[in-house]
Amino acid sequence: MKIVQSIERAFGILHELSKNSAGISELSRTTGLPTSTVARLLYSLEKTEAVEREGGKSVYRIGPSIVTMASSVNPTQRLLTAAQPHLRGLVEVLGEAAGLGIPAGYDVHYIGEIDSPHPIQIRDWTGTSLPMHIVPSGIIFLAHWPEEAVEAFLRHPLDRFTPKTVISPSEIRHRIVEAREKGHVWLFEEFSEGINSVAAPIFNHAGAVVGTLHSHGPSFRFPAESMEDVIANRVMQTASAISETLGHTQ
Amino acid sequence: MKIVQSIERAFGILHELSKNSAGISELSRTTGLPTSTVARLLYSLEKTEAVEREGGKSVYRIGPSIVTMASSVNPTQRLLTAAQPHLRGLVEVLGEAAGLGIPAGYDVHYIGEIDSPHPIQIRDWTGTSLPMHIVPSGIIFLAHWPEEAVEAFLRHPLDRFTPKTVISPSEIRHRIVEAREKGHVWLFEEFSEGINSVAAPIFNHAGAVVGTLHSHGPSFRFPAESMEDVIANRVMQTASAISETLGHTQ
DNA sequence: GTTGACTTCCCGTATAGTGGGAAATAGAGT
DNA sequence: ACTCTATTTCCCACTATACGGGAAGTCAAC
Repeated sequence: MKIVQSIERAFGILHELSKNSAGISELSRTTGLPTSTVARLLYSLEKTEAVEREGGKSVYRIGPSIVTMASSVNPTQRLLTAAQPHLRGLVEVLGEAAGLGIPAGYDVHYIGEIDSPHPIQIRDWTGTSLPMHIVPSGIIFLAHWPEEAVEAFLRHPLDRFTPKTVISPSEIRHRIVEAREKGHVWLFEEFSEGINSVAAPIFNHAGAVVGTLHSHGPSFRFPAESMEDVIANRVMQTASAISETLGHTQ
Repeated sequence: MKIVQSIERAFGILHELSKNSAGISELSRTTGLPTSTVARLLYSLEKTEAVEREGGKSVYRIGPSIVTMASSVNPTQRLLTAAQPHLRGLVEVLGEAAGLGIPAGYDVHYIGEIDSPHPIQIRDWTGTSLPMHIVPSGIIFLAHWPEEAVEAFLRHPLDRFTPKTVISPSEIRHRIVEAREKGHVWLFEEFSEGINSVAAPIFNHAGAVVGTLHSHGPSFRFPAESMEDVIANRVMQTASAISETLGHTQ
Protein backbone atom coordinates (compact mmCIF):
# COMPACT_ATOMS: atom_id res chain seq x y z
CA MET A 1 0.00 0.00 0.00
CA LYS A 2 1.08 3.55 -0.52
CA ILE A 3 1.57 5.98 2.31
CA VAL A 4 -0.57 9.12 2.32
CA GLN A 5 1.78 11.92 1.43
CA SER A 6 0.24 14.70 3.47
CA ILE A 7 0.21 12.55 6.60
CA GLU A 8 3.82 11.56 6.17
CA ARG A 9 4.73 15.20 5.68
CA ALA A 10 2.60 16.39 8.56
CA PHE A 11 4.34 13.99 10.90
CA GLY A 12 7.65 15.05 9.52
CA ILE A 13 6.77 18.55 10.59
CA LEU A 14 5.57 17.40 13.99
CA HIS A 15 8.80 15.51 14.42
CA GLU A 16 10.79 18.65 13.72
CA LEU A 17 8.63 20.63 16.11
CA SER A 18 9.16 18.10 18.85
CA LYS A 19 12.85 18.95 18.62
CA ASN A 20 12.40 22.75 18.42
CA SER A 21 9.55 25.09 17.94
CA ALA A 22 9.90 26.80 14.59
CA GLY A 23 8.25 28.99 12.01
CA ILE A 24 7.10 28.18 8.51
CA SER A 25 10.24 29.04 6.60
CA GLU A 26 12.52 27.27 9.02
CA LEU A 27 10.39 24.14 8.71
CA SER A 28 10.41 24.57 4.98
CA ARG A 29 14.18 24.41 5.09
CA THR A 30 14.50 21.48 7.46
CA THR A 31 11.88 19.39 5.70
CA GLY A 32 12.66 20.46 2.17
CA LEU A 33 9.02 21.30 1.43
CA PRO A 34 7.82 24.51 -0.22
CA THR A 35 6.69 27.15 2.25
CA SER A 36 3.18 27.16 0.92
CA THR A 37 2.92 23.46 1.59
CA VAL A 38 4.31 23.80 5.08
CA ALA A 39 1.91 26.66 5.76
CA ARG A 40 -1.07 24.63 4.62
CA LEU A 41 -0.08 21.59 6.65
CA LEU A 42 0.55 23.70 9.73
CA TYR A 43 -2.82 25.33 9.28
CA SER A 44 -4.45 21.91 9.30
CA LEU A 45 -2.41 20.78 12.27
CA GLU A 46 -3.36 23.91 14.12
CA LYS A 47 -7.07 23.33 13.49
CA THR A 48 -6.75 19.85 14.95
CA GLU A 49 -4.73 21.29 17.84
CA ALA A 50 -1.79 19.06 17.04
CA VAL A 51 0.28 22.23 17.03
CA GLU A 52 -0.25 25.62 18.61
CA ARG A 53 1.28 29.01 18.13
CA GLU A 54 3.73 30.39 20.60
CA GLY A 55 2.32 33.64 21.90
CA GLY A 56 0.06 34.30 18.93
CA LYS A 57 3.12 34.72 16.71
CA SER A 58 3.78 32.33 13.88
CA VAL A 59 6.13 30.18 15.84
CA TYR A 60 4.66 26.74 16.17
CA ARG A 61 5.06 24.00 18.74
CA ILE A 62 3.46 20.71 19.69
CA GLY A 63 -0.13 21.31 20.78
CA PRO A 64 -2.75 20.07 23.20
CA SER A 65 -4.23 17.22 21.20
CA ILE A 66 -0.88 15.44 21.04
CA VAL A 67 -0.49 15.78 24.79
CA THR A 68 -4.02 14.57 25.37
CA MET A 69 -3.60 11.58 23.10
CA ALA A 70 -0.39 10.60 24.79
CA SER A 71 -1.98 10.88 28.21
CA SER A 72 -4.61 8.35 27.21
CA VAL A 73 -1.88 5.74 27.04
CA ASN A 74 -1.66 3.91 30.35
CA PRO A 75 1.66 3.79 32.19
CA THR A 76 2.53 0.20 31.34
CA GLN A 77 1.63 0.56 27.71
CA ARG A 78 3.47 3.84 27.76
CA LEU A 79 6.61 2.23 29.06
CA LEU A 80 6.35 -0.49 26.47
CA THR A 81 5.66 1.94 23.71
CA ALA A 82 8.46 4.28 24.66
CA ALA A 83 10.88 1.41 25.05
CA GLN A 84 10.09 -0.46 21.87
CA PRO A 85 12.68 1.10 19.58
CA HIS A 86 15.36 0.93 22.28
CA LEU A 87 14.62 -2.74 22.85
CA ARG A 88 15.02 -3.45 19.18
CA GLY A 89 18.34 -1.63 19.18
CA LEU A 90 19.58 -3.57 22.16
CA VAL A 91 18.63 -6.92 20.69
CA GLU A 92 20.42 -5.99 17.52
CA VAL A 93 23.60 -5.07 19.36
CA LEU A 94 23.66 -7.94 21.83
CA GLY A 95 22.09 -10.60 19.68
CA GLU A 96 20.11 -11.76 22.70
CA ALA A 97 16.56 -11.23 23.90
CA ALA A 98 15.72 -8.04 25.78
CA GLY A 99 12.62 -7.37 27.85
CA LEU A 100 10.85 -5.14 30.32
CA GLY A 101 9.59 -5.87 33.81
CA ILE A 102 7.46 -3.98 36.31
CA PRO A 103 7.04 -4.64 40.02
CA ALA A 104 3.96 -6.58 41.12
CA GLY A 105 3.98 -7.25 44.85
CA TYR A 106 6.96 -9.49 45.57
CA ASP A 107 7.16 -10.53 41.91
CA VAL A 108 8.51 -9.06 38.75
CA HIS A 109 5.91 -9.00 36.03
CA TYR A 110 7.23 -9.19 32.50
CA ILE A 111 5.36 -6.85 30.21
CA GLY A 112 7.25 -7.17 26.96
CA GLU A 113 10.18 -8.72 25.21
CA ILE A 114 11.92 -8.87 21.89
CA ASP A 115 13.40 -12.24 21.12
CA SER A 116 16.91 -12.93 19.99
CA PRO A 117 17.42 -13.72 16.33
CA HIS A 118 19.28 -16.94 17.24
CA PRO A 119 17.59 -20.22 16.42
CA ILE A 120 18.30 -21.31 19.98
CA GLN A 121 16.50 -18.90 22.21
CA ILE A 122 14.78 -18.56 25.51
CA ARG A 123 11.03 -18.64 25.70
CA ASP A 124 9.22 -15.35 25.87
CA TRP A 125 8.20 -14.61 29.45
CA THR A 126 5.82 -11.81 28.56
CA GLY A 127 2.75 -11.86 30.75
CA THR A 128 4.28 -14.01 33.46
CA SER A 129 5.65 -13.14 36.91
CA LEU A 130 8.66 -14.41 38.83
CA PRO A 131 9.76 -13.87 42.45
CA MET A 132 12.08 -10.92 42.91
CA HIS A 133 14.94 -12.80 44.54
CA ILE A 134 15.59 -15.11 41.58
CA VAL A 135 15.76 -12.59 38.75
CA PRO A 136 18.09 -9.60 38.33
CA SER A 137 15.16 -7.27 37.66
CA GLY A 138 13.83 -8.22 41.07
CA ILE A 139 17.09 -7.32 42.79
CA ILE A 140 16.99 -3.98 40.98
CA PHE A 141 13.53 -3.25 42.34
CA LEU A 142 14.54 -4.28 45.85
CA ALA A 143 17.55 -2.00 45.59
CA HIS A 144 15.22 0.95 45.25
CA TRP A 145 12.86 0.02 48.06
CA PRO A 146 13.12 1.51 51.54
CA GLU A 147 15.13 -0.66 53.94
CA GLU A 148 12.12 -1.75 55.97
CA ALA A 149 10.27 -2.91 52.86
CA VAL A 150 13.31 -4.96 51.89
CA GLU A 151 13.45 -6.48 55.38
CA ALA A 152 9.78 -7.39 55.18
CA PHE A 153 10.47 -9.03 51.84
CA LEU A 154 13.39 -11.00 53.25
CA ARG A 155 11.26 -12.27 56.14
CA HIS A 156 8.79 -13.94 53.80
CA PRO A 157 9.67 -17.43 52.54
CA LEU A 158 12.05 -17.46 49.56
CA ASP A 159 11.86 -20.45 47.27
CA ARG A 160 14.83 -22.12 45.66
CA PHE A 161 14.49 -22.64 41.90
CA THR A 162 17.83 -24.16 40.97
CA PRO A 163 20.77 -25.40 42.99
CA LYS A 164 22.39 -22.02 42.43
CA THR A 165 19.47 -19.93 43.67
CA VAL A 166 20.55 -17.67 46.49
CA ILE A 167 17.93 -17.46 49.22
CA SER A 168 20.06 -16.30 52.13
CA PRO A 169 18.84 -12.87 53.32
CA SER A 170 22.34 -11.66 54.05
CA GLU A 171 23.59 -12.57 50.58
CA ILE A 172 20.58 -10.90 49.02
CA ARG A 173 21.21 -7.77 51.11
CA HIS A 174 24.73 -7.77 49.79
CA ARG A 175 23.51 -8.03 46.20
CA ILE A 176 21.14 -5.15 46.79
CA VAL A 177 23.98 -2.93 47.96
CA GLU A 178 26.00 -3.93 44.94
CA ALA A 179 23.06 -3.24 42.65
CA ARG A 180 22.80 0.29 44.03
CA GLU A 181 26.50 0.88 43.45
CA LYS A 182 26.79 -0.60 39.99
CA GLY A 183 23.38 0.20 38.59
CA HIS A 184 22.91 -3.30 37.26
CA VAL A 185 22.68 -6.91 38.38
CA TRP A 186 23.89 -10.14 36.80
CA LEU A 187 22.38 -13.45 37.88
CA PHE A 188 23.70 -16.80 36.66
CA GLU A 189 21.36 -19.77 36.44
CA GLU A 190 19.45 -18.86 39.56
CA PHE A 191 16.04 -18.93 38.05
CA SER A 192 16.55 -21.74 35.60
CA GLU A 193 19.58 -23.82 34.77
CA GLY A 194 21.15 -22.70 31.53
CA ILE A 195 19.88 -19.12 31.64
CA ASN A 196 21.92 -16.03 32.54
CA SER A 197 20.44 -12.60 32.80
CA VAL A 198 21.33 -8.96 33.46
CA ALA A 199 19.04 -6.06 34.36
CA ALA A 200 19.09 -2.29 34.92
CA PRO A 201 16.54 0.19 36.25
CA ILE A 202 14.29 2.51 34.25
CA PHE A 203 13.40 5.74 36.06
CA ASN A 204 10.64 8.26 35.63
CA HIS A 205 11.13 12.01 35.82
CA ALA A 206 10.83 11.94 39.59
CA GLY A 207 13.62 9.40 39.89
CA ALA A 208 11.35 6.54 40.88
CA VAL A 209 12.02 3.13 39.35
CA VAL A 210 9.06 2.33 37.15
CA GLY A 211 10.46 -0.71 35.44
CA THR A 212 13.52 -2.71 34.52
CA LEU A 213 15.25 -3.56 31.31
CA HIS A 214 16.84 -6.96 31.11
CA SER A 215 18.64 -9.13 28.63
CA HIS A 216 19.07 -12.85 28.93
CA GLY A 217 20.42 -15.77 26.99
CA PRO A 218 21.56 -19.37 27.24
CA SER A 219 24.50 -19.68 29.61
CA PHE A 220 26.69 -21.48 27.07
CA ARG A 221 26.97 -18.32 24.98
CA PHE A 222 25.78 -15.48 27.20
CA PRO A 223 27.60 -13.54 28.41
CA ALA A 224 30.48 -14.10 26.03
CA GLU A 225 33.93 -14.48 27.60
CA SER A 226 34.80 -11.38 29.66
CA MET A 227 32.03 -9.35 28.08
CA GLU A 228 29.97 -9.05 31.26
CA ASP A 229 30.80 -5.40 31.84
CA VAL A 230 30.43 -4.35 28.25
CA ILE A 231 27.02 -5.96 28.08
CA ALA A 232 25.96 -4.51 31.43
CA ASN A 233 27.01 -1.04 30.33
CA ARG A 234 25.06 -1.36 27.16
CA VAL A 235 21.97 -2.45 29.07
CA MET A 236 22.33 0.43 31.55
CA GLN A 237 22.83 2.86 28.72
CA THR A 238 19.70 1.64 26.96
CA ALA A 239 17.75 1.80 30.21
CA SER A 240 18.77 5.44 30.65
CA ALA A 241 17.75 6.19 27.11
CA ILE A 242 14.31 4.75 27.88
CA SER A 243 14.12 6.77 31.10
CA GLU A 244 15.03 9.78 29.02
CA THR A 245 12.21 9.10 26.59
CA LEU A 246 9.65 8.77 29.39
CA GLY A 247 11.60 11.51 30.93
CA HIS A 248 10.67 15.10 30.86
CA THR A 249 7.05 14.13 30.91
CA GLN A 250 5.06 15.10 33.97
CA MET B 1 -7.42 28.56 3.92
CA LYS B 2 -8.74 25.08 3.50
CA ILE B 3 -7.89 22.32 5.88
CA VAL B 4 -6.13 19.27 4.47
CA GLN B 5 -8.71 16.53 4.44
CA SER B 6 -6.48 13.56 5.11
CA ILE B 7 -4.92 15.27 8.11
CA GLU B 8 -8.26 16.15 9.57
CA ARG B 9 -9.41 12.58 9.08
CA ALA B 10 -6.20 11.11 10.43
CA PHE B 11 -6.56 13.12 13.61
CA GLY B 12 -10.19 12.12 13.83
CA ILE B 13 -9.00 8.53 13.87
CA LEU B 14 -6.29 9.29 16.41
CA HIS B 15 -8.88 10.98 18.56
CA GLU B 16 -11.05 7.87 18.48
CA LEU B 17 -8.08 5.69 19.27
CA SER B 18 -7.18 7.81 22.24
CA LYS B 19 -10.57 6.85 23.66
CA ASN B 20 -10.37 3.15 22.78
CA SER B 21 -8.14 0.99 20.70
CA ALA B 22 -10.11 -0.29 17.74
CA GLY B 23 -9.96 -2.09 14.40
CA ILE B 24 -10.56 -0.76 10.93
CA SER B 25 -14.26 -1.51 10.66
CA GLU B 26 -15.04 -0.11 14.09
CA LEU B 27 -13.24 3.10 13.21
CA SER B 28 -15.04 3.15 9.91
CA ARG B 29 -18.30 3.13 11.84
CA THR B 30 -17.37 5.75 14.43
CA THR B 31 -15.83 8.14 11.92
CA GLY B 32 -18.23 7.50 9.07
CA LEU B 33 -15.39 6.90 6.61
CA PRO B 34 -15.21 3.98 4.18
CA THR B 35 -13.13 1.08 5.44
CA SER B 36 -10.65 1.39 2.61
CA THR B 37 -10.01 4.99 3.57
CA VAL B 38 -9.58 4.12 7.21
CA ALA B 39 -7.23 1.31 6.27
CA ARG B 40 -5.10 3.59 4.14
CA LEU B 41 -4.91 6.29 6.79
CA LEU B 42 -4.07 3.76 9.47
CA TYR B 43 -1.37 2.34 7.26
CA SER B 44 0.17 5.79 6.97
CA LEU B 45 -0.17 6.45 10.69
CA GLU B 46 1.44 3.13 11.41
CA LYS B 47 4.41 3.92 9.19
CA THR B 48 4.92 7.16 11.07
CA GLU B 49 4.47 5.28 14.36
CA ALA B 50 1.58 7.49 15.36
CA VAL B 51 -0.35 4.28 15.91
CA GLU B 52 0.76 0.74 16.57
CA ARG B 53 -0.92 -2.63 16.43
CA GLU B 54 -1.94 -4.41 19.53
CA GLY B 55 -0.20 -7.76 19.56
CA GLY B 56 0.38 -7.88 15.83
CA LYS B 57 -3.38 -8.15 15.26
CA SER B 58 -5.20 -5.43 13.45
CA VAL B 59 -6.29 -3.65 16.56
CA TYR B 60 -4.74 -0.23 16.61
CA ARG B 61 -3.81 2.12 19.41
CA ILE B 62 -1.84 5.31 19.93
CA GLY B 63 1.81 4.70 19.11
CA PRO B 64 5.30 5.71 20.15
CA SER B 65 5.75 8.84 18.09
CA ILE B 66 2.78 10.52 19.76
CA VAL B 67 4.18 9.66 23.17
CA THR B 68 7.61 10.90 22.21
CA MET B 69 6.29 14.15 20.82
CA ALA B 70 4.28 14.79 23.93
CA SER B 71 7.24 14.05 26.16
CA SER B 72 9.25 16.72 24.38
CA VAL B 73 6.92 19.31 25.83
CA ASN B 74 8.33 20.67 29.09
CA PRO B 75 6.26 20.34 32.27
CA THR B 76 5.16 23.95 32.48
CA GLN B 77 4.28 24.19 28.85
CA ARG B 78 2.62 20.85 29.20
CA LEU B 79 0.45 22.06 32.06
CA LEU B 80 -0.46 25.16 30.11
CA THR B 81 -1.15 23.23 26.98
CA ALA B 82 -3.24 20.60 28.69
CA ALA B 83 -5.18 23.21 30.63
CA GLN B 84 -5.89 25.61 27.79
CA PRO B 85 -9.29 24.27 26.72
CA HIS B 86 -10.41 23.84 30.33
CA LEU B 87 -9.43 27.42 31.11
CA ARG B 88 -11.47 28.67 28.21
CA GLY B 89 -14.45 26.67 29.40
CA LEU B 90 -14.14 28.04 32.92
CA VAL B 91 -13.91 31.63 31.76
CA GLU B 92 -16.98 31.09 29.65
CA VAL B 93 -18.97 29.69 32.56
CA LEU B 94 -17.84 32.14 35.23
CA GLY B 95 -17.40 35.20 33.08
CA GLU B 96 -14.23 35.99 35.01
CA ALA B 97 -10.53 35.50 34.35
CA ALA B 98 -8.97 32.11 35.07
CA GLY B 99 -5.28 31.32 35.34
CA LEU B 100 -2.60 28.85 36.33
CA GLY B 101 0.12 29.09 38.94
CA ILE B 102 3.13 26.99 39.83
CA PRO B 103 5.23 27.07 42.98
CA ALA B 104 8.52 29.01 42.87
CA GLY B 105 10.21 29.10 46.26
CA TYR B 106 7.92 30.98 48.61
CA ASP B 107 6.08 32.58 45.70
CA VAL B 108 3.41 31.55 43.29
CA HIS B 109 4.48 32.07 39.71
CA TYR B 110 1.67 32.72 37.24
CA ILE B 111 2.25 30.90 33.99
CA GLY B 112 -0.93 31.61 32.08
CA GLU B 113 -4.31 33.21 32.16
CA ILE B 114 -7.39 33.78 30.08
CA ASP B 115 -9.01 37.14 30.66
CA SER B 116 -12.64 37.77 31.38
CA PRO B 117 -14.77 39.09 28.55
CA HIS B 118 -15.93 42.00 30.74
CA PRO B 119 -14.75 45.49 29.80
CA ILE B 120 -13.74 45.97 33.42
CA GLN B 121 -11.14 43.34 34.15
CA ILE B 122 -8.09 42.58 36.19
CA ARG B 123 -4.68 42.85 34.64
CA ASP B 124 -3.04 39.71 33.41
CA TRP B 125 -0.50 38.46 35.95
CA THR B 126 1.17 36.02 33.62
CA GLY B 127 4.90 35.92 34.14
CA THR B 128 4.83 37.50 37.58
CA SER B 129 5.16 36.02 41.06
CA LEU B 130 3.39 36.78 44.33
CA PRO B 131 4.07 35.62 47.89
CA MET B 132 2.17 32.50 48.87
CA HIS B 133 0.41 33.89 51.89
CA ILE B 134 -1.47 36.59 50.00
CA VAL B 135 -2.96 34.55 47.17
CA PRO B 136 -5.27 31.54 47.38
CA SER B 137 -3.02 29.54 45.06
CA GLY B 138 -0.25 30.00 47.59
CA ILE B 139 -2.38 28.65 50.45
CA ILE B 140 -3.17 25.64 48.25
CA PHE B 141 0.51 24.92 47.73
CA LEU B 142 1.23 25.33 51.44
CA ALA B 143 -1.60 22.94 52.19
CA HIS B 144 0.27 20.23 50.34
CA TRP B 145 3.66 20.82 51.88
CA PRO B 146 5.01 18.79 54.79
CA GLU B 147 4.35 20.42 58.17
CA GLU B 148 7.96 21.37 58.76
CA ALA B 149 8.22 23.13 55.42
CA VAL B 150 5.10 25.11 56.28
CA GLU B 151 6.59 26.05 59.64
CA ALA B 152 9.79 27.21 57.98
CA PHE B 153 7.68 29.30 55.64
CA LEU B 154 5.76 30.84 58.53
CA ARG B 155 8.98 31.76 60.28
CA HIS B 156 10.15 33.93 57.40
CA PRO B 157 8.83 37.51 57.31
CA LEU B 158 5.34 37.87 55.80
CA ASP B 159 4.51 41.19 54.23
CA ARG B 160 1.16 42.92 54.46
CA PHE B 161 -0.23 44.06 51.09
CA THR B 162 -3.62 45.47 52.07
CA PRO B 163 -5.29 46.19 55.39
CA LYS B 164 -7.04 42.85 55.02
CA THR B 165 -3.90 40.77 54.42
CA VAL B 166 -3.60 38.03 57.00
CA ILE B 167 -0.02 37.56 58.18
CA SER B 168 -0.59 35.82 61.47
CA PRO B 169 0.96 32.33 61.38
CA SER B 170 -1.85 30.79 63.40
CA GLU B 171 -4.51 32.17 61.09
CA ILE B 172 -2.58 30.95 58.07
CA ARG B 173 -2.25 27.51 59.66
CA HIS B 174 -5.98 27.48 60.10
CA ARG B 175 -6.51 28.38 56.46
CA ILE B 176 -4.19 25.60 55.41
CA VAL B 177 -6.22 23.06 57.34
CA GLU B 178 -9.39 24.39 55.79
CA ALA B 179 -7.83 24.26 52.34
CA ARG B 180 -7.03 20.59 52.84
CA GLU B 181 -10.58 19.87 53.91
CA LYS B 182 -12.41 21.83 51.26
CA GLY B 183 -10.02 21.49 48.34
CA HIS B 184 -10.15 25.18 47.57
CA VAL B 185 -9.38 28.58 49.07
CA TRP B 186 -11.14 31.93 48.79
CA LEU B 187 -9.27 35.13 49.62
CA PHE B 188 -10.93 38.52 49.71
CA GLU B 189 -8.90 41.65 48.95
CA GLU B 190 -5.78 40.37 50.64
CA PHE B 191 -3.44 40.90 47.79
CA SER B 192 -4.98 44.03 46.36
CA GLU B 193 -8.03 46.02 47.37
CA GLY B 194 -10.93 45.34 45.06
CA ILE B 195 -9.80 41.86 43.96
CA ASN B 196 -11.24 38.55 45.15
CA SER B 197 -9.86 35.22 44.12
CA VAL B 198 -10.41 31.47 44.50
CA ALA B 199 -8.01 28.61 43.74
CA ALA B 200 -7.87 24.81 43.65
CA PRO B 201 -5.02 22.31 43.21
CA ILE B 202 -3.98 20.48 40.05
CA PHE B 203 -2.43 17.06 40.69
CA ASN B 204 -0.22 14.80 38.65
CA HIS B 205 -0.67 11.04 38.46
CA ALA B 206 1.32 10.54 41.62
CA GLY B 207 -0.96 12.83 43.58
CA ALA B 208 1.58 15.65 43.84
CA VAL B 209 0.36 19.20 43.38
CA VAL B 210 2.00 20.52 40.24
CA GLY B 211 0.01 23.70 39.89
CA THR B 212 -3.09 25.61 40.81
CA LEU B 213 -6.09 26.86 38.94
CA HIS B 214 -7.55 30.16 40.06
CA SER B 215 -10.25 32.56 39.07
CA HIS B 216 -10.42 36.16 40.16
CA GLY B 217 -12.48 39.25 39.58
CA PRO B 218 -13.32 42.70 40.92
CA SER B 219 -14.84 42.42 44.38
CA PHE B 220 -17.91 44.47 43.47
CA ARG B 221 -19.19 41.67 41.23
CA PHE B 222 -17.15 38.59 42.15
CA PRO B 223 -18.23 36.37 43.71
CA ALA B 224 -21.88 37.11 43.04
CA GLU B 225 -24.22 37.01 46.06
CA SER B 226 -24.10 33.57 47.72
CA MET B 227 -22.38 32.01 44.74
CA GLU B 228 -19.10 31.33 46.51
CA ASP B 229 -19.64 27.61 46.79
CA VAL B 230 -20.98 27.18 43.30
CA ILE B 231 -17.98 28.99 41.87
CA ALA B 232 -15.53 27.11 44.08
CA ASN B 233 -17.03 23.81 43.01
CA ARG B 234 -16.74 24.76 39.41
CA VAL B 235 -13.10 25.70 39.84
CA MET B 236 -12.33 22.45 41.69
CA GLN B 237 -14.13 20.48 39.03
CA THR B 238 -12.13 22.15 36.30
CA ALA B 239 -8.90 21.60 38.21
CA SER B 240 -9.67 17.88 38.46
CA ALA B 241 -10.39 17.77 34.77
CA ILE B 242 -6.97 19.27 34.11
CA SER B 243 -5.36 16.79 36.51
CA GLU B 244 -7.18 14.09 34.62
CA THR B 245 -5.77 15.30 31.32
CA LEU B 246 -2.21 15.35 32.65
CA GLY B 247 -3.23 12.35 34.54
CA HIS B 248 -2.48 8.83 33.64
CA THR B 249 0.70 9.97 32.04
CA GLN B 250 3.86 8.77 33.70
C1' DG C 1 -17.65 -27.31 5.32
C1' DT C 2 -20.37 -22.90 5.50
C1' DT C 3 -21.32 -18.45 7.05
C1' DG C 4 -20.37 -13.94 8.42
C1' DA C 5 -17.37 -10.24 9.82
C1' DC C 6 -13.36 -8.00 8.89
C1' DT C 7 -9.15 -6.69 6.46
C1' DT C 8 -6.46 -6.10 2.38
C1' DC C 9 -5.92 -5.09 -2.34
C1' DC C 10 -6.97 -3.15 -6.88
C1' DC C 11 -7.99 0.43 -10.02
C1' DG C 12 -10.63 4.11 -12.57
C1' DT C 13 -12.05 8.69 -11.36
C1' DA C 14 -12.00 13.41 -10.05
C1' DT C 15 -11.32 15.63 -6.09
C1' DA C 16 -8.28 17.39 -3.16
C1' DG C 17 -3.54 18.59 -2.40
C1' DT C 18 0.25 20.75 -4.49
C1' DG C 19 3.69 24.38 -5.35
C1' DG C 20 5.06 28.47 -8.06
C1' DG C 21 4.71 32.94 -7.58
C1' DA C 22 2.57 37.37 -6.19
C1' DA C 23 0.98 40.19 -2.47
C1' DA C 24 1.12 41.39 2.18
C1' DT C 25 3.28 41.69 6.55
C1' DA C 26 6.84 41.90 9.86
C1' DG C 27 11.56 42.98 11.22
C1' DA C 28 16.19 44.87 11.01
C1' DG C 29 19.28 48.27 9.83
C1' DT C 30 20.48 53.16 8.75
C1' DA D 1 10.81 57.53 8.41
C1' DC D 2 12.37 54.77 4.75
C1' DT D 3 14.59 50.81 2.58
C1' DC D 4 15.74 46.21 2.13
C1' DT D 5 15.21 41.49 3.44
C1' DA D 6 13.02 37.65 5.43
C1' DT D 7 8.86 35.53 6.24
C1' DT D 8 4.10 34.58 5.94
C1' DT D 9 -0.23 34.55 3.55
C1' DC D 10 -2.95 34.15 -0.42
C1' DC D 11 -4.28 32.81 -5.11
C1' DC D 12 -4.90 29.70 -8.83
C1' DA D 13 -4.04 26.40 -12.62
C1' DC D 14 -2.43 21.68 -12.86
C1' DT D 15 -2.28 17.07 -12.20
C1' DA D 16 -0.52 14.09 -8.95
C1' DT D 17 -2.61 12.16 -5.32
C1' DA D 18 -6.02 10.56 -2.37
C1' DC D 19 -10.37 8.50 -2.69
C1' DG D 20 -13.84 4.78 -2.23
C1' DG D 21 -16.54 1.00 -4.48
C1' DG D 22 -16.06 -3.41 -4.82
C1' DA D 23 -13.60 -7.86 -5.24
C1' DA D 24 -10.59 -10.97 -3.12
C1' DG D 25 -8.55 -12.74 0.76
C1' DT D 26 -8.33 -13.96 5.75
C1' DC D 27 -9.89 -15.50 10.01
C1' DA D 28 -13.01 -17.40 13.46
C1' DA D 29 -17.03 -19.42 14.94
C1' DC D 30 -20.33 -22.84 14.49
